[in-house]
Amino acid sequence: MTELPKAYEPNFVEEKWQTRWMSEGCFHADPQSAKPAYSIVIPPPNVTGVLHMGHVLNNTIQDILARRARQEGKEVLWLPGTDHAGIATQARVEKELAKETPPRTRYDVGREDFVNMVWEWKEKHGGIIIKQLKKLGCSCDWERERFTMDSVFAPEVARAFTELFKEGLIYRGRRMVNWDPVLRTALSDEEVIMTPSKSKLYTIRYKLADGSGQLLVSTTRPETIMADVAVAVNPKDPRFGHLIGKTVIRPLVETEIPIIADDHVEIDFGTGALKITPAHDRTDFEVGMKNNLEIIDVLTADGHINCPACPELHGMDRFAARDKSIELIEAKGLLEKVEDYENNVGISQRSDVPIEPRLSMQWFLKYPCVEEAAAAVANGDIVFRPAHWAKTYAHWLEGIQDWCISRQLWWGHRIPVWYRKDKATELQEATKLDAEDAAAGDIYVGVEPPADPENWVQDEDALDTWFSSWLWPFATMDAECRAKFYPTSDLVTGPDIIFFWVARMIMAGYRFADGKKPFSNVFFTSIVRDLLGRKMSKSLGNSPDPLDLIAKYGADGLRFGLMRIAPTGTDVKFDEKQIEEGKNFANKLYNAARFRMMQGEASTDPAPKFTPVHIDILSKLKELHATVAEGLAKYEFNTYTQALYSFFWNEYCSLFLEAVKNDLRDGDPAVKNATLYTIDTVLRHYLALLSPIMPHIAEELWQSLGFAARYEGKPLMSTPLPQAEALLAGLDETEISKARALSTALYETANRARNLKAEYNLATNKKVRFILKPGALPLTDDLLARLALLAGSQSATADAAYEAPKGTPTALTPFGELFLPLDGLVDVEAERSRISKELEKMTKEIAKSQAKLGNATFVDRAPAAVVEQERARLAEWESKKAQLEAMLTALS
RNA sequence: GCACGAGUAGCUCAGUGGUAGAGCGGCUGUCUUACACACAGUUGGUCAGGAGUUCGAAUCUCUUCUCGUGUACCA
Repeated sequence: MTELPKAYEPNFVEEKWQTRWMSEGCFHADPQSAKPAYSIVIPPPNVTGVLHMGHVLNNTIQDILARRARQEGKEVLWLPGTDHAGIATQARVEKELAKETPPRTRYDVGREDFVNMVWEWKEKHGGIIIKQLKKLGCSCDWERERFTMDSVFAPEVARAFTELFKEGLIYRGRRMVNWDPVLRTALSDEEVIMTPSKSKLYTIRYKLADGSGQLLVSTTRPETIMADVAVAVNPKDPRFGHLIGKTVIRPLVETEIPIIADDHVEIDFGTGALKITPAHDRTDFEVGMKNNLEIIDVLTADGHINCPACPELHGMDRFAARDKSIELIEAKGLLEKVEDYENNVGISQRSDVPIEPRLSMQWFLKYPCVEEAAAAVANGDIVFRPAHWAKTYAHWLEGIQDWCISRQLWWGHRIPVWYRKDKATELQEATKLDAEDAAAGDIYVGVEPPADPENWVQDEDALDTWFSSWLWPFATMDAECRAKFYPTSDLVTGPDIIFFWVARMIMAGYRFADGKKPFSNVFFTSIVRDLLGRKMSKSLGNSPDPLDLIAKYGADGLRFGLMRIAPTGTDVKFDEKQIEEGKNFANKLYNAARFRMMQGEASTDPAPKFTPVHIDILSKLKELHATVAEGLAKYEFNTYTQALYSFFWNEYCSLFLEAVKNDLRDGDPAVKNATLYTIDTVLRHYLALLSPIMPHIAEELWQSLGFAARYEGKPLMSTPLPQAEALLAGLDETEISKARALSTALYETANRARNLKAEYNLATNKKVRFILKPGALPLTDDLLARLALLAGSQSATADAAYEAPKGTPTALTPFGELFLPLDGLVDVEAERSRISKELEKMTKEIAKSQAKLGNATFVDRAPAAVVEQERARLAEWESKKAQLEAMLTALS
């Protein structure tokens, strides 16, 4: 037997198998296959992205599902790819431009050249994450890798736009949108994060034009006062009724503006008077429309003041202008007071700066198939796990607003709309454009550009990235593939994109893919946080690099460690210690296999001589099959992982292997054969069950233990799961439960024996002699020999007539009284006190149990089985108590 | 404000009506010929607080507190 290193080195092994699997086409999905289909589409990471812990969690789960499905005989498609991520990718290249000397912007480069530069960047640096997913061991069909802007996908996006436009669901209009002044683009509501912020509430005096007094008005945004067009009060407010219809003087760029009445104003809030600035506030805009007020815009697209009438502020940054405007007002003696104030400010998810409500021309979508999408989840046609996300989903759909789908970006799908050249300016300024205008022939909408391009001008805007992502489950598949693998089976993603992506995919599925839902199950993963409960982020520097973790602990170790702590339904706090445990577990597996390899050829004995411990572990293995199947069927990945861990480490290594080691050295060859057979069976089944979560080490050990030969030499990952039914097929239930009871008793007795040694400060490896005075359970030589081995003793013997010297350490075991003779070292007092202590505990338990059984209501109402269990427990304790009392008497 | 999660050992988490668990950590021993990335033993909990339902509650109900997430907003 060749000498193997003592510790498992994952890196070489993992790379070797990743290469082999791919070269043998193990991940490839065959749409022609007769097997039942199982499919997942990957949530496409940004093409600029690098692997983070969230990806690891998410993709490990998908890989477990995919690999298990293959073992269950399904034809599996796990479709990978990346997202063009409009803003992120464009920003990435703009950053490169800014670093040049002299620095350039995309405007310096021009649209066409800039877009080419982004493509170049994508080809060169994009898709790092794909390589990283491969290092994690993901079994995606890499031959089918897609990109949301590739030549197959792009026409699908334009087609979706065109259809929705023709249906009248897409329109262009001048509306209040969320404007990002740094990126200079509109954003959807979902891209704005409402954040509580500390700010100031300024109360300002607006003088009545007739000189009869003043009106106090509070605001957090004094820099927009120049855009005020009215002051509103509630019509029911008795304080101000007489003022309605009068005018006040606007404090900056002094002009008379009217005092109007509007229900929107809360009587109890602030001063009860509200300045109306339609250009810079959503609700003010509505009030303005209702009252037919002028709209004065005093901000530029990049958030600077645009108000030549107020030269002190003109051209200033919006935040600097805030302070300056207050200075100006104070100088005029119009500042009443300044208070600290906390309000919610909308922050751009992308650029992290406060957004501006801004009136601008944008494209909007009225969502299709909203009702079908809501119903599908409500009636269980699409199952959400954990189920409570269904409520969040339903709530969002109820209050759904039209989606602003245009972005003032260059990188992305350009809006497939062309304007007639001679009317282009006029058309682009129209307050509303929709299907009717297309019918009139003024605009052209289509997948292909118009036939006479020289007569047309294309819309400048690009589409929101999510407008392509929502087509992902079907636009990634060709017709053949779709016929076999659509609808997909499972979707695994984070709950943070439930609206951005999941909900929209469901609507798109019903609308565009023959009215079929895009997937049957959605599994929402936890969000990975650091130990302080904070989200992992680059700025906090609390996000470990998964590649470092793979280098340190192996991909298998990382996968296993993370899955072991990932709860279902809540966030997971990441602790590197857990990953180390994953590595330790891999090492344990490796060494257990190495131990087997040192034992020579497998057994060919047709009738191996099983002893109770053999039957016990095989029966537990059968149970493990069931636990694993159930855990995975319910998507309880931590149950699955935990079951694998405790079976192998505790049941197989710590108990079974330790109990059978001697069989392999000498003794009955038939028993040796039984042991080899059992070890091989356990390892063979176990590696198959483990393979989905720790594929590399499972495959490596499968090969080195020679199991592949049994299955036409195929890799483990392409081998069907061994059948649990074959285990212990020749034995009946009574024999099995008898063997299990004896084994449990054996292991418990061994524990007692080790306890005795430890209590007398005897080192684990100190050879001692145990004597058992047999009790109820039958003691065989086989069990005695195993007991001796487990307890680390020279011998364990049965002696019914044994007379222990007074003070000999003893313990009660399922097999009877166990003695540890310490020749010459007896201490009567120590023994008395030990036994008394145990007796005391027993008496307490008995009292508790008697009280319970003495309670008539308990006996009447509790289920019979529970009462019976309690009675049995009491009987056992009482018998133990009697024995302990006898032991105590013998000591005196 | 509303909705949804979570609060169990020093840490990370299991446990959904029937004697409070695991791993790690701590402490003691041990390099016992698969594994010191290990083995053996041991320590450690008013199950966030309170009330209720029940023969019986970590588990069900109500309530309070703390943390997280989503969502709506009044300047």
